[in-house]
Amino acid sequence: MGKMPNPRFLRDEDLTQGIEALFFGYRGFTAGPDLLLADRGLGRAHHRALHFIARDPGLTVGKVLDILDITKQSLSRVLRELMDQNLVEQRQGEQDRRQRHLWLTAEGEALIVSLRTVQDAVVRKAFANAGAEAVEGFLSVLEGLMSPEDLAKFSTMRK
Amino acid sequence: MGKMPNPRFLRDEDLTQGIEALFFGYRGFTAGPDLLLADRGLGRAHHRALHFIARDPGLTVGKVLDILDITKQSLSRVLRELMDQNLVEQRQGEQDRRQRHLWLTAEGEALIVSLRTVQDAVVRKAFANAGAEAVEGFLSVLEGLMSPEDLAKFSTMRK
DNA sequence: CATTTATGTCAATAATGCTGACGTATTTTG
DNA sequence: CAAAATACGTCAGCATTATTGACATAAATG
Repeated sequence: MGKMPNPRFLRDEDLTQGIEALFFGYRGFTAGPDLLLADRGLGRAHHRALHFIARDPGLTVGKVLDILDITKQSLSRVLRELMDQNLVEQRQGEQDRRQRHLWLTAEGEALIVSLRTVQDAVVRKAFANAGAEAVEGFLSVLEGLMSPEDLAKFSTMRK
Repeated sequence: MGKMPNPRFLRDEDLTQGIEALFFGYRGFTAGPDLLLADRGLGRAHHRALHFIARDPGLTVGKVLDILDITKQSLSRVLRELMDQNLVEQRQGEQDRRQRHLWLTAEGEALIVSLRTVQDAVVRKAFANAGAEAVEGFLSVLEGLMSPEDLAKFSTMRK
């Protein structure tokens, strides 16, 4: 298994290769869900909101704003569309009644499951073919690409 | 360095982690160039076109369409803006005079150099911190995420 | 000469984001 | 308790990037 690492490392070509791999890889990663979403007139922004609501049910609007790092006007439109389609619902906070907690409806759960099924298939295949060690490398490089703020968010989520 | 791979592999949490790492990592990867581009009223689409023209000077419009996989109407607008800003120029094909070959102007070269400087710094740091072996894993996972068509394009470019 | 290819363009539309301004309900603070 | 801060929503306008469909031109090909 003794993989021979690149003899000369961090050459311009290595960086170019990394940049292009990210471009093409990210495209492959989003292609499947995009098709499913388009059927309902939704896009990637809706997918992201659904993902984070599914992963941490009951999180507040402010929390989603922090994670997605978009303006509240943008998120507001996305949430309204999700609520209009009965995929997401809001509940007023009990402790702090200014807050709005977000939950998936049964329909929203069903949609995120089908999105995950499509996306998981792609990621699972890529992970399985590359192997556990490669996945470790994949993750550590991506962590290095993140802004400090996003790395903090990402790390916190794993707990 | 005998890294202990994950004992249970390909669990749902592993996939979730991969999905979120890509989301945050890709954002960190594009943030720097986006700022530079915004100064000139350009966006990520212009960056992508500049990148592939810089990497293979003289390539045709059709080739760029194939790589970026967008409609010619979209590319047409992007190229027009780049030409209006004197960053790219077209030359009619000598062999096949229907073709338009794309080249960076001196100004375009200067812009792509500064974009690369910003982006390379991020990628170089991530690669250096993660190590050569991690980079191999990073690339192999991304290749697994690509569609077969994109993987073919990606592989061809390395030759 | 008819067809295909490479490219460009016009018009309309959609998804995603932005800034600025304003409003309301609620909590916190001095 | 009054003032300030916070959490959220919304209206209006605009920009970027993408789409589809239709049509046009020049050049190569069979």
